[in-house]
Amino acid sequence: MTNKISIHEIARRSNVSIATVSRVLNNKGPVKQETRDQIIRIARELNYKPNSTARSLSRRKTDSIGVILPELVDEFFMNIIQGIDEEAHRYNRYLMISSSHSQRNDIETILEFMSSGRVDGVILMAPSFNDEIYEIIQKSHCPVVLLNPGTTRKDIIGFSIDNYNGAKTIVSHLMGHGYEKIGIIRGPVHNIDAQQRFKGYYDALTAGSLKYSEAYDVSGDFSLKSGYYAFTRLMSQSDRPRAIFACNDYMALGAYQAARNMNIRIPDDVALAGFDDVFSSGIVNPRLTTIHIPIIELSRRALSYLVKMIDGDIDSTAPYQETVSTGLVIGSSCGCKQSTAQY
Amino acid sequence: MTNKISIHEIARRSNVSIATVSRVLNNKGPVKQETRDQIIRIARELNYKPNSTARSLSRRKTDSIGVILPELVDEFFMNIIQGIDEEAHRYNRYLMISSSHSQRNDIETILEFMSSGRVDGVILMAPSFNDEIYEIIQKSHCPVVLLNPGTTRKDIIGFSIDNYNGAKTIVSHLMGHGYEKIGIIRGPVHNIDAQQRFKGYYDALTAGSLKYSEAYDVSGDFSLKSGYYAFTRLMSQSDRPRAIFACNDYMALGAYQAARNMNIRIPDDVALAGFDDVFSSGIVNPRLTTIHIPIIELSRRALSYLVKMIDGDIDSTAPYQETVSTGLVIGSSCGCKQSTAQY
DNA sequence: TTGAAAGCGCTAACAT
DNA sequence: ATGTTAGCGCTTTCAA
Repeated sequence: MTNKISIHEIARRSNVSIATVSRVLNNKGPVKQETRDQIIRIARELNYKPNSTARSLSRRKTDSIGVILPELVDEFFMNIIQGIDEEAHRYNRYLMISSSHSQRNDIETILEFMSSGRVDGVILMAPSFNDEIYEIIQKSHCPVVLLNPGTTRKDIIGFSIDNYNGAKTIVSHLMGHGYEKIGIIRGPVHNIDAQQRFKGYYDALTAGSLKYSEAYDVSGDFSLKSGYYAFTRLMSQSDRPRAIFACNDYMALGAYQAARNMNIRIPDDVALAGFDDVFSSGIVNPRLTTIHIPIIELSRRALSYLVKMIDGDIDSTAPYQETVSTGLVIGSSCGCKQSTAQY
Repeated sequence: MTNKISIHEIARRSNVSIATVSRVLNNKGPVKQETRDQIIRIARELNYKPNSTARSLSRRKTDSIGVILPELVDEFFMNIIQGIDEEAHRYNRYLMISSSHSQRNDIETILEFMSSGRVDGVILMAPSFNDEIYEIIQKSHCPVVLLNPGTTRKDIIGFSIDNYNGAKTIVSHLMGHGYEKIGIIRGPVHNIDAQQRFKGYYDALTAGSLKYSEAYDVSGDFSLKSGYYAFTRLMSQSDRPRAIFACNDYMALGAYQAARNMNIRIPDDVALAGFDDVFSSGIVNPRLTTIHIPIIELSRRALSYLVKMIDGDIDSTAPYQETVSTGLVIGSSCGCKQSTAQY
């Protein structure tokens, strides 16, 4: 990996000291134009590239940012990486990406990233943010930004999705169709996103003076399969719901399959809505009505904020929370004739 | 980012030299058990983490690997990252990921990664691998492994997909249904994957003594939309094909939408097959018959090979090519009753 | 405008 | 078994 030619070589050939070469290379401090030109020319001739490791050691800055994502691999992470990558590029930062292969390792990875000086800061997406992780972050004195932290703590720096209003919006939309029996397929019990979405559902119902019914409330775990079974359960009752809000798209897609199996038509027999706006939701027929999450935007903002923390433009110790709002994507699974989404 | 406490501090508190501390920390060279224990204890007490930058500089090894992916963001990259990440974790390497935001920057990124000493090696996925990139790699003296290089050069180190046989297999499968008029929706003209898939299609036809017909050969660009239009074009002829092989799943999915529009039933009116086995292909109805690419496996192997090059276990200068074979995923879009894929 | 020199924190000969 | 020392390649005071 080592570069054969170093700053010394450039200095030797230019008949100057390494200090001068360094000045030229970093555009820092005064250097006679003539000397500068010569150094630049020679460096170019020799195809000189500064060794970034040495540079990092000396400057105490790596220009890299650690990104820790949960184990689960899905469409989201792609978008997250995309958003972060775009912004990192803008700021000339490099990205060290690691998906935490297990909860245990999760914490180790954070520790390693933060305390080994391998990165200048960390973007952490920990679905199960807890006190232990909080402590680690506090102690590390390393800038950390949380992506959609599953916590209600206010003493953190985090960027989140407005699950509550998203859910409220989409359930209200279903209510707008006149449906009164609206069921829900929940997400994992301890998942904050899922909890917030449920709350949005609940509040939308009551705000519209509909009654919440336990019979229409079934659990899921965000997986396709769980959506399949949940739908089956919901629709096996004699008093079926007229519409269903699945707390994420994958479960809604599972519901499509169950519906096909049971010969239930969407939206004629039962309307369906999801959350996340994954690619497949635009593929299925009828198109799924769902909530779009501006995840790329969220990631961009998170990275941008982190960079400012690193550069000292923002106080790293001050808590900060930002929430991005979601958008309603109208398909025809809810009963709408006109879809706002186009293929 | 700097760690407050260094090896010197540990040495001071343990009343030994930094050399001894280093020995203990790296488990290298003889150290009295007693001394060792004490040093470890103190290091732990102080929560000491070695500075990896300094370590890299001294060892001339960063333990990080650069991963350069094309601009395009899709399901593939997720899987690639997943495969690479898993394997990197096994080898205790870190991943610097960068998607090349443009062709120009692509090359710059490669250069930067390879010659700045930021990484020990690079996994490069360059859809448009060309001589310029080849030259850069050669000159860099940095281990580079190509992921699915779009080239037929034999003087490279690359891991590829067996597009040819995959296409041949799936087209043969269509032929097994008795279809004789089999159309194709091609991929981008200059894309090697697409070219190889076309060749597989062509050879399957002729091997089965079917005639290739230009009327059944339409172009696409791997996008959903292009599949939509290509399908429409194919099926607007009076002498329609009885089956269509789309060179990737996205185009096949576009075909589904066009079919719905034209009131054409799949597979009753026309059978359909794709390539890639993306998530959505398992969602649509009928399930798409397609070719599964073991991309995670491919990525794992690529990374593993790269690590061995870096560690000197494999000659980095020797060309090496590996091809992973694909698998047929039977849905019902081809006319099969029984699907091999389960939801 | 330039150079000498002291680090940055660690590894690895070489000595003892 | 342990310590001394010379780097790794670069940045950055401080002098000149």
